[in-house]
Amino acid sequence: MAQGPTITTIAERAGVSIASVSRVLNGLPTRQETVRKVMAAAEELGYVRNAVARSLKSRRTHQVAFAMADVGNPAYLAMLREIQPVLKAAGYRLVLHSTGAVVADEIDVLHSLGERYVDGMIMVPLRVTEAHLQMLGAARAPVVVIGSVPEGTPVDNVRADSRTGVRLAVDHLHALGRCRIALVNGPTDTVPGAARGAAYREALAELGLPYDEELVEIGDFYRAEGGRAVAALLNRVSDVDALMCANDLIALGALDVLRAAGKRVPEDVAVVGMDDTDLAAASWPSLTSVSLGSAERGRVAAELLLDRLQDGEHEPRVVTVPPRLVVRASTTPEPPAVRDVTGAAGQAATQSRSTEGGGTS
Amino acid sequence: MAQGPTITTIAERAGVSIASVSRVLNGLPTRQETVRKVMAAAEELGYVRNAVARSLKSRRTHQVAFAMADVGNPAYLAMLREIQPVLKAAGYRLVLHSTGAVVADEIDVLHSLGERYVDGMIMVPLRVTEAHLQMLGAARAPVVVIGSVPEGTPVDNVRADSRTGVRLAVDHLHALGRCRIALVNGPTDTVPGAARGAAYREALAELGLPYDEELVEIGDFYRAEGGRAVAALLNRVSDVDALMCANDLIALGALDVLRAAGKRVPEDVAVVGMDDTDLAAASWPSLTSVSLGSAERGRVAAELLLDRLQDGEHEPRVVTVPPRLVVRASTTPEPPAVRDVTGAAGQAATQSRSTEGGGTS
DNA sequence: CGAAACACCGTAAACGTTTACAGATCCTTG
DNA sequence: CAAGGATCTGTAAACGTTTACGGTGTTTCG
Repeated sequence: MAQGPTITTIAERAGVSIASVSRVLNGLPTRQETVRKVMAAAEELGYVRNAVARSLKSRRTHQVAFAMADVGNPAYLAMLREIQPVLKAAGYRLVLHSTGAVVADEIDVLHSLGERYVDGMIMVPLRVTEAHLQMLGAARAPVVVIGSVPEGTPVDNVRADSRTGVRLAVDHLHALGRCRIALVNGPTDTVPGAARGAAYREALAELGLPYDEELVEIGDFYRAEGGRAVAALLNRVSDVDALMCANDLIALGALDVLRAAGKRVPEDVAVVGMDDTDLAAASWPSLTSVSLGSAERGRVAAELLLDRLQDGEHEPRVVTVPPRLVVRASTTPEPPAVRDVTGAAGQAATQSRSTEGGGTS
Repeated sequence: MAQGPTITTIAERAGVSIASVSRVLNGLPTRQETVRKVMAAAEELGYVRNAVARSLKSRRTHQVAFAMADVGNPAYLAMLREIQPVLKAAGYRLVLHSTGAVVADEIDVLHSLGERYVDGMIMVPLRVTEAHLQMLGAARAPVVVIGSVPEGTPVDNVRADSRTGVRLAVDHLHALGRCRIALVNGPTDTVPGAARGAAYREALAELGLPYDEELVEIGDFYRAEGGRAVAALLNRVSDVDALMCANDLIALGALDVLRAAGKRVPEDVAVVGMDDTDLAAASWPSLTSVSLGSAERGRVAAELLLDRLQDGEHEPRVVTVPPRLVVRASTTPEPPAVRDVTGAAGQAATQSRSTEGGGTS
């Protein structure tokens, strides 16, 4: 790996100055003869621009960071899959930060913006602390936050609407004649947990159903925990006829336990998940799930950031992405898509459209 | 976003030269008094090192690229999830390239190595063409390839062993008494498709089973396609008692169709998938699947690259990661893990251990 | 007390670009 | 043919660091 050629090398070989080389490479007006010489030299030497030197001078790295807790989380993955092509099309590289569940790491990442190795950042905070807001205020580069941030925070903001999402699900269950609708939630000190708990209460109230503490069980956002929570719930109350689960993994755990307990889904108990991940379509019975529009939030965030990188100084924007209820077999015995195999398969394929290539050998 | 402070700003404020500032910031021996002044000034100004300038001078970007066709593919995702923490721990950032199914894009990415915005790269090529080999030979930075590359190619190489993987599965099915074992494959002009087709043939031969063309169906690596292929297969031959599917999505499609046809799984037909993705544990019945060790291949690749970045000039290494058969309900009626709900849930949670947080609100 | 040894620090060059400015070359025109 | 303008090109500075080198001031020792 010998020292690669630089514009100086080219300049010498072409017998011109480095300024001319630079001009040719950037397509600035130059005499044909010079262009030819420079191009020839560059070609022969296999010259490639040094991105680092470029960035230093131009103060643009053409890199954007995406920071979230864990790429393995289907919701974040869905965002990533939309963000990536949008950025790529605009000529930006994507730097990935998987911060883990540690809030301090998120702050670190925000701080590292000062190193100027990226032009901007899209972040999905686990929770929004005072420290976050402070760093966001002082950020050295534009940040777009996915997840709600208080009014007045000087960043673009893309929000989900889990309130409406939960209402859609509860309304759906109620319309199917269910009245003992339980909530299986994750920890209420997380942003999604809190939002979903509150939304559940509101949705019941709007329908005139009583809020029964017995019907709320709190576990964690995992399958095993979800299962345990549901088991506890079933032990306590016997007449549950629907489960609103705070995410798809919890719902899968619920299916496990219901099956073991001999309850039929959806005849005895209807189940709704949340996030509409690939798992929802894969499970059996397939899972009715509330999509909070992760993919779309990702796309919107990327677009907001690009806008900001281009023009810079407009007011912070807030976009809320509406939720969508995807009805499958776990709430209605014969969802249209499941009767026709082709249709069902077609739908599933669309959902995981680019889950392609069978791995590698 | 005012112009941030530089070492020059600090130097002025602390009343020393930029050389001293640099020395202090890099922990080189300096008088206590100077250290104090510089640190104080840096603190007050909220100074953060400029990574670009650093990289230019030091010729190290502390960035590594990971390039594959699509992050949405569970196999690649599994790699990514292992690569990320390894690199992070070593102080490297991760630049993600999702090239899509276009081979030319992979070549582009290799070419862009010359821009020197990363110190090295991990790549999972869709297929390995002449152009790939040529670029790999001339690469301006170390590359680790996941997927087989011919002997003599000057890069570190991490391989799966789908041959052994298929054999594990076929042996398992045969041991369960199945003799009409069909193969549902993806396109045979892809690397994995070809390897799996050949491996299937070999495995049958080793067991003394006849190779029956009727039992091989070729579709694509998607769920819908898998379903269609299996439907065609069932139409043609009636006595199939086991399906070896070339990936998990195909296997899910198979489950759809078998259910619709009124066949019981595994009593009438046993089904095996490949890649052991999250979907395998989520489906019902849960899917026996051959893990080709994507996660481990990712980890190994990252480690090989780090080694190479540190010492540089040793011989290219080749590591082959062994496959593993994960037995679940789709081949044996009562797999141990499924009878005990807690156990089943626990296992699933382990598989998707950090599929956490319920999304965001 | 002078010189040698040492510790610390500042000057300046370098990394590979882009670009303002001024100088050189060419063409046009009176 | 001289002058003027229009083009093109080269010199040099800048981006924000790191680091080799030499200079200063202090200490130590003969």
